[in-house]
Amino acid sequence: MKAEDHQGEIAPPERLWQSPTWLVGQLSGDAHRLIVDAITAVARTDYAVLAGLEEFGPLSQAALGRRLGIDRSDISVVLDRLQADRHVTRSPDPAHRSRKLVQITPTGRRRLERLDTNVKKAQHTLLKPLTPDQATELTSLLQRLVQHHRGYQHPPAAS
Amino acid sequence: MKAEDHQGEIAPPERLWQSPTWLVGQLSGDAHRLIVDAITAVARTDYAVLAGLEEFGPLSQAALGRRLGIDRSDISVVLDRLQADRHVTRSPDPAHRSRKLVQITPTGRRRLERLDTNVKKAQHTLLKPLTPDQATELTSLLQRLVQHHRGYQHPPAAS
DNA sequence: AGCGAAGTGTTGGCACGACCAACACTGCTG
DNA sequence: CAGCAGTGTTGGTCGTGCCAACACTTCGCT
Repeated sequence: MKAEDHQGEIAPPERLWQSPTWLVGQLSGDAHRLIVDAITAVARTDYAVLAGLEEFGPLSQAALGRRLGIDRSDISVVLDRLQADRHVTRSPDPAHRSRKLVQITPTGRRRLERLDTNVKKAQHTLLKPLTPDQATELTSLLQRLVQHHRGYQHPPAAS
Repeated sequence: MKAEDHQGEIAPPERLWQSPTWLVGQLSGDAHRLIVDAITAVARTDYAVLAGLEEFGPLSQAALGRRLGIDRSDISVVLDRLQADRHVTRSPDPAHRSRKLVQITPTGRRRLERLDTNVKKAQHTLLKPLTPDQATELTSLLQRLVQHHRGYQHPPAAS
């Protein structure tokens, strides 16, 4: 193990190192690890759904999925679990009888807040090597790209 | 579909919108789509491996995997395909008889160069909404984070 | 009024990527 | 020599994203 280990062994090829697509993929993996490690993998999805329900009022499942970038089918099964745990209520929309209005419960809110603190910690860990200015710069750049590629309309006023 | 569609329907919850972990995950998905769409999904992995082999000389599979952030087991099957297509040669290391030296072939180089142009296009598409300065700023920030979280040593002198 | 197109929720499936575990083998080091 | 670590391989699991189909509802149009 000597011949390979001591020289500059750990470094990716330049082609990838200069590729934003690769860099963002790698970093996404690290971020995923941090989150899963701070809360569980299932809680990761739950967090997004609960966050959506808390900030938008009662909402149809499809609309919720669109705003979170999650497929209708996947939303469905997540809500099954969330509803079983009393974090969410699913009631038929009286106006549109084919839709179901999803709503967060007080229990769900408590869970969301509990997850919040751990998620915040993960964010901080991820951005640790950056200065505060660089961190906000990075998130702002990411927001611009995400907004463009996912066709978001009025970006919720960034910090 | 009217009641929900025309107002500010498309926008993620603030909690996620302010989360670098979430943003980077979303963008990683977009980047992945762009690449898979420019070359195939298998070619995406091939590209990383071929890029590594082109820039580092002949190399053991494990070392290659380490530098690319890919598991030994996954490297193994990728090389099976690459070798079958004559893009790569696997020869036993004469010094370390338990290792196999992997080497890119001229055919592999040609494939790498062909992929290169399409990958470049994908990068450009991903960063289209940014100015050149912002683009280099973003990649530099991403590099710093990736370098930190994956423990790379001497970051190959960024642009 | 009725017909077709489109939206909704659900189930089931596929593909891909990131892991992990075990195995046989080689190499190093006490 | 014995034990431990590195190597390549096989095979498996899990999470995530995506698509297809289905039954049902709603909208738009003539």
